[in-house]
Amino acid sequence: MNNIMPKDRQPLATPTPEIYVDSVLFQLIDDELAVLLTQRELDPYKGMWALPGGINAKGETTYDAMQNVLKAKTGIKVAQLGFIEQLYTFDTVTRDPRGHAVSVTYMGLGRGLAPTATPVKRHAQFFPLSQVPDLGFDHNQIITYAHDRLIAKLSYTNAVFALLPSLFTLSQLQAAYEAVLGRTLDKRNFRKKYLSLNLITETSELHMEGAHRPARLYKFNNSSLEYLSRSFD
Amino acid sequence: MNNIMPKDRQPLATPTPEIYVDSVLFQLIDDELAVLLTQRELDPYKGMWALPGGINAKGETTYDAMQNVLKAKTGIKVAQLGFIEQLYTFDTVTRDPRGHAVSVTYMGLGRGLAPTATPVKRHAQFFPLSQVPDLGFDHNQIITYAHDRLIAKLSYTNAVFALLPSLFTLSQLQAAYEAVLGRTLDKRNFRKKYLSLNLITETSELHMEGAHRPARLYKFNNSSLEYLSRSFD
DNA sequence: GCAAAAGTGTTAACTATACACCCATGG
DNA sequence: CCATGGGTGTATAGTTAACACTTTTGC
Repeated sequence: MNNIMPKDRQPLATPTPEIYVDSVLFQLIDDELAVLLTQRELDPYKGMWALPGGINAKGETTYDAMQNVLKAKTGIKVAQLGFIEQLYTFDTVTRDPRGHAVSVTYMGLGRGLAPTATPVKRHAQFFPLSQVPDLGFDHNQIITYAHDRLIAKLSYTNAVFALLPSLFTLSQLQAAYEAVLGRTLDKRNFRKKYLSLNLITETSELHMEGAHRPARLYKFNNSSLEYLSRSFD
Repeated sequence: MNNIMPKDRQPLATPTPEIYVDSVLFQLIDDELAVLLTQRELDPYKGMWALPGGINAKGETTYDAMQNVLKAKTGIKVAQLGFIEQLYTFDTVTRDPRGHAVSVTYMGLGRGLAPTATPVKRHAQFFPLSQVPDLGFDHNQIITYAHDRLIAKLSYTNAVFALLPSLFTLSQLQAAYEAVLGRTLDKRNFRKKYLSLNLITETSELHMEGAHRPARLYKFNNSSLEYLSRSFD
């Protein structure tokens, strides 16, 4: 298999860097965007929190590896997520004390996700973005990158569906946008504009909760990624 | 170095896939978008055209590897380009007859690029998008992906600067947009809108050419990537 | 009846779109 | 003087942004 590769630069048995996968999973907790972290059991950065990640074995696609690693380290299955996509590939040559590796990262969205103890038995827990500690590797920067991508994605797709239950109120929808964007939006303008995009449909159901007027429940027309006719915010 | 990696999945000496880099370089040729291809000298796909690519040696970042491979296979230096960014990372496990590899791809823009014969001595040549042949691997799809990214990029950044000379006419600017988008634009609306973005400044120079009124020359305020205040087209 | 969140409309400013003719030059 | 590409304005429709009060419920 290696007979077609130029050997002049690296005559070693493993001439290319190791491949890892890391995932940035977001969900809303109390109207705040939260990210899934695991506590490292081994050096480097033993005991510190980091993004759930692991090695990409030969024969696995990066997507397969991401699924396997997430399941093993957090108990979360990709099928539980509303959305996941490849984010970026980071070089770790200068930052990773282990040596030369490349990290293919994924960004995913879900709701009601509960990481569990697993065979590999690492601690795994969602942290609100405002409470993310200093992480191993340059994972803080990767989270910032993922958050920026998410903000952009919400402006030109219906990706927000993946953060919400299948039936939701317009206030919940607006709160999801506000949590991701980190700023408040005008209620009347938000509703007018979002309804004009024809992404959601009113249902006959009401959401009764608390000592106030019940709210109309809506649903998304598509629960797969759709591009908006005009961009939002 | 490997002592911290779980060995249970792959006990081989090279447990992760090989890493390759491939580049999609665009420039304008006769007001048409063209992409740089090289002719393969080795199997697989010997003799076919493909994106310039090669192995990512351990110790090189993917960016370094991309620079080295481009220089070696086409004679083009990344410093000659106006813009380059990572595009996407493709799994090749199912499509690559060589076995399991992962390809980190880059997308770049330039002007006046002339690939040359090099020590590695592969044919390298720009093909107008309409004349790209069937390529090895799934490189046709990668070009389509890069083209889509470029269309998006032109709508929210000033990336078009990288396709133009430092002094250019509004007609050249419009032609660049039209070449990338694949459709014509209204001249008056294009000029009005582009000027309102405050990305370019009129110079005192005129472009005299042909039997017609000379054209005013403009320049970009920044020759690095800038995000637009409102999106274009 | 009161506290809490749901729901609703109008106006003004801005942006996008459609569209046709005159200008300056070289040959 | 003619062929060629450069350069310009207006009117309409659509979109965005700012802004405050009434409704329905549980307690």
